[in-house]
Amino acid sequence: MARRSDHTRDELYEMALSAAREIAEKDGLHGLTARRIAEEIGYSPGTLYNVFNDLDDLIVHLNGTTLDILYEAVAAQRLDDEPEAALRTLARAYIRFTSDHPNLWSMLFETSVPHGEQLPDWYHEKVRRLLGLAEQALASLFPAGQEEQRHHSARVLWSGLHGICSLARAGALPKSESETAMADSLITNYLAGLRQRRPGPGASG
Amino acid sequence: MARRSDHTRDELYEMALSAAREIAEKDGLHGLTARRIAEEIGYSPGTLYNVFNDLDDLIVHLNGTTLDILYEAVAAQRLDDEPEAALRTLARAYIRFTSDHPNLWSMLFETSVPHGEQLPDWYHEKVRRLLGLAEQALASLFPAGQEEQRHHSARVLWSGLHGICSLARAGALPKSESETAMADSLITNYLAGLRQRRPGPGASG
DNA sequence: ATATTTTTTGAACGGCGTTCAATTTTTTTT
DNA sequence: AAAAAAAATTGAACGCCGTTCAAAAAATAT
Repeated sequence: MARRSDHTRDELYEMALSAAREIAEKDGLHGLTARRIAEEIGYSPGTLYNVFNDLDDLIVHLNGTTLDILYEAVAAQRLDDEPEAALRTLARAYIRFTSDHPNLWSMLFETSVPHGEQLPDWYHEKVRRLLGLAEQALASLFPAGQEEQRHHSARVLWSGLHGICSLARAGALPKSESETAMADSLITNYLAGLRQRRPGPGASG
Repeated sequence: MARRSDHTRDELYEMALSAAREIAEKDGLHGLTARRIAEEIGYSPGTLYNVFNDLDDLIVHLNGTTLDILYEAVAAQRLDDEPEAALRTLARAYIRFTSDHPNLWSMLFETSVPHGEQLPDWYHEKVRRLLGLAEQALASLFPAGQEEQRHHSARVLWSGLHGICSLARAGALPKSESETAMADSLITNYLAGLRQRRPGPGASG
């Protein structure tokens, strides 16, 4: 048994992640096993270990592609110049993604980061890129020189949105409460607080 | 082999959860196995299935006790009458808990709720009780008759706090950003927005 | 052609959740 | 006291799992 050269290493990588994505979309992290991925792509389980360190490594890479398509979905929105409207649009796109791909989105956070270990740099970069969208939307609220405060506010808003979706998906919130309404409330009131503290140039100027 | 009557069913329940908690605190969800719990309490794995439906059921009960001690930790705080100060105190106690018991806290959200299934009523009640603390802290900001808006705001703030801690623990945020600072920002600005929309009676009146 | 390198395999290891017939103890009935 | 019924506990067994690795085979280099 051996080198079939049916596929290059890169092709194997793509095939494995693609199969893993299909399985995960359908059956969640629970159904995602090395044996099943291998069977799906017509290779033996051992072959996966030539391409990935282990299953956790594969999942991190899969999560990376999830961050990519999440970014595409959110970045595709036409944004108003006014921060509050722009952030609401971003939040809606984000919420729609969590609803369209619940299992992929959950997997982003279900992986328990081993104590002391780190996610790879390219992963953090993908997260930063997402945060960048919120930072852009906030731009007109912060004068030049306050980039750090702007990034901080973007992180707070993004974390809050994440928490809303996380608790909603975990069933820890009453169904009556829609994620969209909660996100709108978060954005409206947080931004009102920001404007009050720092009247700034405003969106209309 | 059989009825040893060394322990009642209730004692077995307590022993199993206690052992499970120790294992989970040390090694997280990953290290929590039925066989290990059984060994720890000196019974065979099968015995656990007389007390719990399955391991997921055991984990839900363990999470229930985690919600209890989380509630105790947060409810023990002496709260200022002023909502912002009170909420900051609550948030600090919550953050301290996530830091003191990272594995127990993570387990509250790592369990993927099976599609269509529900968490038991007593579980939701424990969540409601926690939310009630935030609702109390918000009391002076909402006149009588606006209970629904108050509950809504409490849920938004609590979700936001959860998101901050969740992303921080997942390593998805730069370490420079402290959870406490983000929570303070969330609370300050969100409350400023609330006060602005609804000047209300205020805390000093 | 021969030797070397690389890729792939599949069996094997130890562990997992869960089930269940068999067994033993307790309880109830006679 | 004896027999019957009920309850609880076991441990082996099933079918999974992630992962490893010597062996084998194909590709490449000599």
